[in-house]
Amino acid sequence: MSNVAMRRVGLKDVARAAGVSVGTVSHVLNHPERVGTARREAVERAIEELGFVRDESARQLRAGYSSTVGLLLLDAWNPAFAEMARGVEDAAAEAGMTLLMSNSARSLERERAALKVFSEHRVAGAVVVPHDPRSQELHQVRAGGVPVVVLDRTDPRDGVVSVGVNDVLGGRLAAEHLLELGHRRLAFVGDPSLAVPVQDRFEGVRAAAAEAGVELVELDCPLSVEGGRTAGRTLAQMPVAERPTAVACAVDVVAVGLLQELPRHGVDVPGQVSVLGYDDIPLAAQLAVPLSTVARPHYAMGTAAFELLRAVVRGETPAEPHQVFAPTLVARASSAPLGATAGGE
Amino acid sequence: MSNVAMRRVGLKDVARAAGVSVGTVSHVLNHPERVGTARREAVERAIEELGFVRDESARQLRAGYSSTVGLLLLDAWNPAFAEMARGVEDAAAEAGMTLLMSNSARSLERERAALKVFSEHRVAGAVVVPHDPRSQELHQVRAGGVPVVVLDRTDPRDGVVSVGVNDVLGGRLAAEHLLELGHRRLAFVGDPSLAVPVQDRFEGVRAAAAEAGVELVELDCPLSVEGGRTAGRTLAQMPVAERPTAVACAVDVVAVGLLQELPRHGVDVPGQVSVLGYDDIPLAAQLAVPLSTVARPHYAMGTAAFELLRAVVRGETPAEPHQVFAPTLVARASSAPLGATAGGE
DNA sequence: TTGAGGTCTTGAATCGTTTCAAGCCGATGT
DNA sequence: ACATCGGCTTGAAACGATTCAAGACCTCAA
Repeated sequence: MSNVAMRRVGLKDVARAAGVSVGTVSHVLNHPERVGTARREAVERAIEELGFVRDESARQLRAGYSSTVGLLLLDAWNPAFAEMARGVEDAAAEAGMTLLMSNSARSLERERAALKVFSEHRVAGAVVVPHDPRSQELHQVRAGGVPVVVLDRTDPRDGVVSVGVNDVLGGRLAAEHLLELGHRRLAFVGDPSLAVPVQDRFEGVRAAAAEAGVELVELDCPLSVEGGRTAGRTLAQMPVAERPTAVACAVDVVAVGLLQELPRHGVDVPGQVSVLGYDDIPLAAQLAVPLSTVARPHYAMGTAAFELLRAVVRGETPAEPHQVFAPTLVARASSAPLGATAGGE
Repeated sequence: MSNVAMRRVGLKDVARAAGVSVGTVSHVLNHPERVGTARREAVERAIEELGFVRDESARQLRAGYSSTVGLLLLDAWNPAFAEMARGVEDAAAEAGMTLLMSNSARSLERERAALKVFSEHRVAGAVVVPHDPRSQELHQVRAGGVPVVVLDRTDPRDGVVSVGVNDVLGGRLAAEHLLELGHRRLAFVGDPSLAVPVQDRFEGVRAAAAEAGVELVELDCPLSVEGGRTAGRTLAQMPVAERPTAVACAVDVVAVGLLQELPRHGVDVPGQVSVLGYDDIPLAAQLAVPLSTVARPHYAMGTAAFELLRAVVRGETPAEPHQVFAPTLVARASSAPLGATAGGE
């Protein structure tokens, strides 16, 4: 009790205290129904008194399975990913499994390290938002026997199970919304080369614009508030006659930057420029000018990914290995018909 | 290679392939310098070819120590906590340790479960944002041999090591700022009974108000945007003569709710009511009316907690077991001198 | 009374590593 | 040529649980 350097209590100690064998104690822990009431209670009392805590390493080593699952995110602190993580987390908690969460912070090295940790810990499976869904590491993990569900990225080719969003459709929704409002000079702000989903959104926007025979400028910037700000300055400095009257952003955070910088340079939103985000992060509705955006069901994607993983872990091959959610348009105040306050000079 | 049900490769297989004993392979993994060059390379080649991955459970069981640390948050998706988590995470990554992250979601049951997982995994230590710093569970974990650093909560009494913020001072800063602006009817919005730090803030505000001989109303609401909204409605409906001209919020998110609801009911911010937040979440600066607030160094708190934990794990007793950061006032647009646009009916 | 058929218990083997003491081997010093 | 020494290797004993086959005990029916 008082001795600091006291050895940890193990099954053996409990067994001795309760006057039974170690096998019995183990059974109380794992198959209580197989043990007689009297002894079971004696064992439970001993566990309580000695403060015994089962050693998970030993358990796992012998039993050969674990109820820990890995979750690897790209950007844990990005609100959209945080929401997905919450979905995975809640689903895991409900299933009584523990989550080993990691964050690659968009660094390949950290991604590699995290995947290695997952396999070393022999996790039952992992939900991964990878840099590149066909990366070598990812496949090594799968070859190493760890089932993987890819989140927010799709690759129909190989046997990977995945949960994603039809971002091409999302891009199209965004563009069509702006076109319906009468806009004829559009811009896409973001950097398609940064990630496949962003590329898809761009693709959708581009296709819709092309079909409508409308001009589209691409303005590259980092996917951050800061990036949005610089893009905003660029936009503000364009001659009004050439300036797009509506922009679709790759992600909401970029739109936030735009919304900060445009008014500061005398460009009214949505009077002179309509701004559309992508993701529908919680903050979007709470901005000075509530942001029109394309919503993705992040939380549901998280729970779906976990459920899919559970199935794969159980050895089932899901009927629908590539679950694709549909995005929806949420019109708020940052987008308006062309010419509402127009020209505005 | 192709056989799905192939047994995992272990040390033994590597040893056989490389023509050495298992002891040697283990040495290559843990003390490469003790092994001759020729064999070391043979072993490394075999590891590579067979795709061997060390089993962490077995390693930990035998070696008796782990390089995993636990992190238990109250509210992972609250921006302030997310920022702390980022600090802990980066520090851990830098130290080459892995993080077992959990989220109690303000549920005692989940907190208990997470702590149990930590002890079962025999983590080297844990950083915990507890519900109640003197809770039974927390002490059981410590008694079980897991060193704990308490984050964002302080209890000078027992031997717990902790990192916190002087929130009494923070509350005082908030109140004094509002007093300096000439306000004489203050309100505190939030619920001091919900958490110790909130209680401290309230204490600070109350003390400063009392010293100035100024009236202070306490308005309780949940610590969420929604809570802030309801509080905003209550406030808006008060007769102007009685209504506080300045409110200090328990946390930024409540202020966000206020900022949404007050203007909607014709109450101008900061014209008729000044609003002060607490935390300085990233969003604070980006609101329609940039939020004046009391900033806390969340990221630094996270890294500090981890460093403290490392020391404790090494067996050192930190010279300064209770690290207390100082909050600072950040004046933005949501607070203004009394009567700037005043009366304003 | 005995045998069959349960239900509970138990002891021992086992999981894949680390680590320690002991062995081997070639080189060095005398 | 012998003793000694130091660097590499090795085999075997843990680590703390789970599990399985086998034993103990009890009850009930014949």
